[in-house]
Amino acid sequence: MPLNESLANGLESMARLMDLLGEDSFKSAAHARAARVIADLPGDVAALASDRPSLLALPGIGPKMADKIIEFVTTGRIAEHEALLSQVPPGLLALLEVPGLGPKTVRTLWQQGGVTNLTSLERIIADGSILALPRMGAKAVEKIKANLTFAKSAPTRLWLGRAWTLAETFLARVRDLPGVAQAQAAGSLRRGRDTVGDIDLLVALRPGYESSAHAVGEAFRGAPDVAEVLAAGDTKSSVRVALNHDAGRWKHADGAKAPDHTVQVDLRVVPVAAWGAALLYFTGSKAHNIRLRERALSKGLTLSEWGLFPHDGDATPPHTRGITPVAADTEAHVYAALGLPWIPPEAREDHGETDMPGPWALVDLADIKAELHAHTTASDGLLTIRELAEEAKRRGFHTIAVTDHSQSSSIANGLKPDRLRRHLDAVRKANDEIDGITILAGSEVDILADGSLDYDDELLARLDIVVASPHAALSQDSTACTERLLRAVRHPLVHILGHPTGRLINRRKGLEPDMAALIAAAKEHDTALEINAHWMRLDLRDTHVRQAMNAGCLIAVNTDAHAREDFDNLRFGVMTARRGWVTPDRCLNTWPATKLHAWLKRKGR
DNA sequence: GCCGTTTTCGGCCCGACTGTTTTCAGTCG
Repeated sequence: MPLNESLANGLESMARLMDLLGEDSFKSAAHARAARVIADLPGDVAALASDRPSLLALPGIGPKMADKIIEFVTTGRIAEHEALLSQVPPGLLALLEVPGLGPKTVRTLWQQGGVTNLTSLERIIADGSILALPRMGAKAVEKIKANLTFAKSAPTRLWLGRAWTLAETFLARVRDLPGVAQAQAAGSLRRGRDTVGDIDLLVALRPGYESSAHAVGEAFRGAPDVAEVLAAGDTKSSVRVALNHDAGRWKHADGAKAPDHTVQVDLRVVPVAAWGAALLYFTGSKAHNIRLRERALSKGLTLSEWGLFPHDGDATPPHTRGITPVAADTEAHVYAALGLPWIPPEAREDHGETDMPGPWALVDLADIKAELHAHTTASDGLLTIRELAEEAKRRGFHTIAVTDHSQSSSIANGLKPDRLRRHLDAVRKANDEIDGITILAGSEVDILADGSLDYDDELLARLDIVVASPHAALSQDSTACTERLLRAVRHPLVHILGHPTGRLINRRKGLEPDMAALIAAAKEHDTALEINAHWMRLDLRDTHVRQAMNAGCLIAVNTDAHAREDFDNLRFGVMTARRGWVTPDRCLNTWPATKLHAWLKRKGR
């Protein structure tokens, strides 16, 4: 496990243990916040820990937290963490994963009911002794029982691409109903996180159509594949959906049947006058919302999902007292009233975005005019060269790169040198015959385990574009894979490092190279780093993209298209780019044809 | 435990919902 991750887990565990022990909740929250900061850190915490002031410059990291971080980096442990662990039964933390069980309840179960793990919880439910505990009635116990079984089943988060499709089917059912002014996904789906825990949908009703809320809720709950209705109010509905497992292209890759997904979908219905405040609130992140609310208070205002209101000290919520909001109808108005530019959803993670002056100009889906990584029937794609080019043209691209697999990828029908030579001729011929788009002759060349490339330099030099990617030996240790990828990044004929870690989300971890070293080399050798847009990959991941942007690297957002519909995945790659604050000038795929082609020619020549 | 362009001490986001209670504690997002 990478250092950042294990440290973040440790701090998070400390926070949970403090909750269970009933310690100061603000102290616990401070540890939880520090855990999040470390987990999202673009870069290695070990490098920061060697310089205490840079650690203290991080938000939420003060002198005491800095000492704990330094202790962990230098000794691999935090003494205080171990002291906390010794006071709590080891099985108790698992109880916090059960929906509906929070720290207070678990503490009561432990100290007054003798519960130390999931098994002993089940025992006191079975023998009825749980009912003697405070605030434990029949209904509460039924709820715990139901959630226990749910908590034990698959807790994996859903892929962004699958969540997107599911959200669209729900939105389509309600979008055109009478009175619906807006219908949109919020939450981590809108923020473009690589996986989502649940799906949040938001609908706004026009004035006079308040009674439509009922019909909206019914249409929502009547969607296909709804396995269970959890809540059925007029302003809030909640369902669980059973999804068949579908891993796209990797469907049968490991032969094993992966568990089906159960995902919760929540719908909220709000008046259109509060659309902006509600969308802002339900999009999150929670940390971003807290930041905005603190900012509101400092300006004598108070922010909720109902709007931004004057803060008059009255404990009754302002929207229930007929107070007119300062801003509520659009997100932009709320941000403006807080003295901020509109912040793109993908950047709302409390990673310093509220300190940016704006306006924000991140790369946008509409900016993408070139696809630099695509496969044809020559290797494992489904489209011919001509079909691929026509599809790219139809999507408004000025350039498409044909980059079929190289010889070592035999499972993907990789091309031996002689086949590649003939393929290059075919691509060049198609380029001459088809107007309105440039078809580049390239290859997705395997980076072999030792870092050498799968074709010799003489052949590589004949290509218009070289995307070098790791496909095999993906469980190499960190030192070996860093050397391996560095060799590829430094190679003068490589333009783009394709899906740098080879991870498959929810499926395999992939390589864990020294990202800082890789990024520095990419910058030095003018090699672009790919964000592979397939929702199974999203590789580079968001935090590494941000790190690469900070270092001044070039980014390529590629679909790795094998079929026509794969071009639709571009939005997920772009969202990942935006999460890394990528601007169009640093993204190859947005460049005008002349600039892009000149850059490709310049390399290695 | 962190933090400060009114504060280096005394704060620390907001509201809905649920189930337990007779006025509210706990959880969730």
